[in-house]
Amino acid sequence: MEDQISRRRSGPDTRAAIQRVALELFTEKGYEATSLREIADELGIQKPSLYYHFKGKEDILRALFDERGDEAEQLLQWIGEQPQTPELVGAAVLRWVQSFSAEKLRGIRFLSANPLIGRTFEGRTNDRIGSTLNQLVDRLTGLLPDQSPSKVLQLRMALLSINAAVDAATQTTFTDDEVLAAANTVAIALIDALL
Amino acid sequence: MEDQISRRRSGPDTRAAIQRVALELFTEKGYEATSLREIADELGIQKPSLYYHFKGKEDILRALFDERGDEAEQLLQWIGEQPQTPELVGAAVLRWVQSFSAEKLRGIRFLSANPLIGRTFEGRTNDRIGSTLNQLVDRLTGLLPDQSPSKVLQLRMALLSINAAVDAATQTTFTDDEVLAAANTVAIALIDALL
DNA sequence: GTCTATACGGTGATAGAC
DNA sequence: GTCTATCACCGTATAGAC
Repeated sequence: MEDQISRRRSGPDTRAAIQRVALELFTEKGYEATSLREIADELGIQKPSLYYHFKGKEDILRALFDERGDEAEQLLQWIGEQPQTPELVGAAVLRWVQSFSAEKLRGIRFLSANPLIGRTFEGRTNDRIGSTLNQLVDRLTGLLPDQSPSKVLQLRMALLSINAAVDAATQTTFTDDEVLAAANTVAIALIDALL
Repeated sequence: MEDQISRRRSGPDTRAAIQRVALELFTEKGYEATSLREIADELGIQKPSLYYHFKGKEDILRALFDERGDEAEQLLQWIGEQPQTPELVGAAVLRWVQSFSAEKLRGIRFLSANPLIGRTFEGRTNDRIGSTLNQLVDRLTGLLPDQSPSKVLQLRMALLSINAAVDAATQTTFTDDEVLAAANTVAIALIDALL
């Protein structure tokens, strides 16, 4: 329960509110196209107030990335503990896809709207976005009976089926659950074709 | 064969050269993050010279869009001429996917790097990017035995398998042919799961 | 066609009062 | 913590000489 003391503007935790609004706008209009003034306006505060909570625009972005979970690391560890068979590929991909809840779709949508941000960011932050995906692919590739480029790329696509589903559903009225279900179905179909 | 008369700077057709460089940079760094100065520098000309060939930055973008082919319209027409059976769905999707050559992947990569550009542009130009895809989906949806949201979304994903393949292959060393082959394989797998 | 010079607005960012 | 005032800079865009 939150206390009821009078609060105007952004609320009890301004920092979290900034992140929330920033994620929204970055997803809607893109990181570059979103100005700090717009973020401040949306919160009903002045632009310089943002600088009390964050060092700058890029720092807001970094905070967004740092907030991210580390499902990929956990999955990597889990894979290591399993018997290393070709069947593990399908199991791991499904585990990955199903680790995304409706809540986590917001992160995917942000990344989908800003595909270049991750690359620019690489090295500067704990880059755990793309590089762990690559580790994941590498580990699973080793288990594939056929490791031809075509198959490896299909494996990547299977892992990215959530992203593909989100992309396919943009500007439509599909619900989050429908998106997740489609991603799951597609992942299964791709794994079947893979083995 | 091109003639050998001496040409400095941007070459015989500056307008085309500007478009070429712009497409490159927009794809690499994103439309918003690319400045006209960078485009001019790359061509070895001065920034205001661009304004002789284009009305402004957005006009360069528009020219890029207008250059695009109209495979979607052609496909729509072709669909109308065929017997309207469920099997037509798979045939149409494959036709669509296979209409993309290595050459056309550049356009896909640009759109992949700038996913929000199309939406912002909508209405202002001959928006033939996303809206014809929707028409395509609508037409094909009518042929599906099961028209549940999940199936419709899977149909969208099948049509977007080229985009998904391009996304999955970014920052890797896959060749264009491998990307196209993977898109084709994935499209087939998704159609199989669809019918 | 391409240049130099410049206008003008908006951006991220800082200083310092309250 | 949030504000007002202000900064330097860089963006797109224009005028006019060559």
